[in-house]
Amino acid sequence: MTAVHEQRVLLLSVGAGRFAVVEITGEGSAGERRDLSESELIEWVDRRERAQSPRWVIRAASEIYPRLLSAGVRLGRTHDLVLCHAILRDTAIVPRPLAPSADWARREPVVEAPALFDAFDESVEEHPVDQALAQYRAQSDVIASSTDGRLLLLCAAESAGGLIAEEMRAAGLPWDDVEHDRILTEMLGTRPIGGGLPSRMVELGDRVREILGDRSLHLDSQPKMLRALHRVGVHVESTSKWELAQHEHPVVEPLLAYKKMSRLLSANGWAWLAEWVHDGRFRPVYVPGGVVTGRWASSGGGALQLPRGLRTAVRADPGWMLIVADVAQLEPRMLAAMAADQAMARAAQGRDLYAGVVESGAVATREEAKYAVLGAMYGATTGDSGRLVPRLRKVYPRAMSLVDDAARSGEDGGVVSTWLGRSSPRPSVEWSQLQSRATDADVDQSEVAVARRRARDWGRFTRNFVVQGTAAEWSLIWLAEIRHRLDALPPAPTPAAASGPFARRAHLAFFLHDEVILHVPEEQADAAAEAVREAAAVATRRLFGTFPIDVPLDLRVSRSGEK
DNA sequence: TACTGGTGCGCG
DNA sequence: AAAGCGCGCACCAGTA
Repeated sequence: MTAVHEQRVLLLSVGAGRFAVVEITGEGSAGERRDLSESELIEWVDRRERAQSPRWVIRAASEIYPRLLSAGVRLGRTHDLVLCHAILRDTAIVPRPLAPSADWARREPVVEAPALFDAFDESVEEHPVDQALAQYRAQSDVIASSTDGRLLLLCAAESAGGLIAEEMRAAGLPWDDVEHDRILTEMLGTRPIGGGLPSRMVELGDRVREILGDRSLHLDSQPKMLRALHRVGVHVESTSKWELAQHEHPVVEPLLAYKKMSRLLSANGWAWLAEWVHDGRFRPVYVPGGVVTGRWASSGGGALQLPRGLRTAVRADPGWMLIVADVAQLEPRMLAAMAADQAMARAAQGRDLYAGVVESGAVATREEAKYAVLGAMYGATTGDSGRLVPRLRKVYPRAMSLVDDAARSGEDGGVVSTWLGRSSPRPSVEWSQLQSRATDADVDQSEVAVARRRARDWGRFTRNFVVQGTAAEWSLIWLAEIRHRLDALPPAPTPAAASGPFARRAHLAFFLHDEVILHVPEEQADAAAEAVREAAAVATRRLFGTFPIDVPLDLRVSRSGEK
């Protein structure tokens, strides 16, 4: 699997606007080295990328790639030392994982950059190159020690994700701010001129205050709202919509409507639009590997929480189209394949896994199937969901054993791993102490109960970790394969308005766990859609070989981003 | 005034 | 008031 002939080049910022590019020899030591200014670097990297497409060994895509992209230069393949450090340090699938190093841990975004450090740049100039090569060698050794190639695939996919995150930010998600404004006005009423709430919210708020008999009630204060509700006989323990909806009282409907509006205004209102959408593009900050399971996180812009109702504001540029694709029930499909559970894989054939579960006779309705499957993966023990899980244990014993074993490992303080070898964090010292105290002879029964509860909490986490993490791996490979295929398409006849380095290229524009949005020239819509389908098939094959698991896509080609 | 924890809700 | 995982963000209230 290892491409021994693959050319590798270290690309490193060495401070003070200087960069080093160093050929990496077969043994992983330094070959020829060039020291370049930023403009020289951009030209050199571009030429080398086009000529040989080496694997670039970089510290972190987030640190170096944005400036290359803004100059129109792309990197094909990388080994991202920071992203891979996290994987290889924590992996439990090899006997000797990577030694942890603070130098290669993810840097917290520095709010204020201390000017102090610039002064040291010159004196340490030689060290970054040597240290980076040493770190790369150490990582390569760990990767090679996973003889089935899992860590090689995982690190390649993770590194590709690092590139894609920056590329999607550079390209942005095409966003129609006029349509967004229209939706806001329709839902919330007229936008206030000099601050304050939009008209419909003012009206609704007044109605709520009137019904509650408190003209000065502050609706955003949970304690005050709770007291006001109690005064009129609505005896809720919280102000959550779920609980409020249980009550029949004239205040419920306008209050729930107000809360919904309030949420839209504060999360994705006009302020959000002004801050996050520029030149017709929404550019969120993606954080690849930001979740322990390997899922991406985001920071700023709430990229992973875009309400469905706002999707109509996603709009392709003239002459371009959007491809919106997602996987239905990715996680249980991953579970069936990981466990090689033929019965569950049969249920997963076709578009609707839950319908397949009903057909298997495990449960009676699709709704029950959904609750049962989610409960199995999340560790439900009570309620409707918990009641249904044992039925799945009968019909899909292999799949259920996999998640049950993962839960037991976690409860015992152990570590679990995804299909490709990303491992769960060790429980905290406090957790371990709590567990060991619970076995003492003279321990208080309440303390035992707390320890048991915390053990089960951690078990639910490790239970879900293997499934959520493997799904994240599938998605990562899917993304990387989509990118690879889109790069083979010819330049666009009509440029996209504000997509920067991607103005003439079909590109990924959005990613959300198991969903992608592509922005593509309309002439290439069919080819791009096919690329998305092929990439999904390849991702499934890469992970599970010939095991017959369906991973069907819901895919539509349109001008807007609705599903 | 700046922080932290709690609440609530959007997404998968 | 969700049950049952993983997130980010806004807002409030209490505290330093």
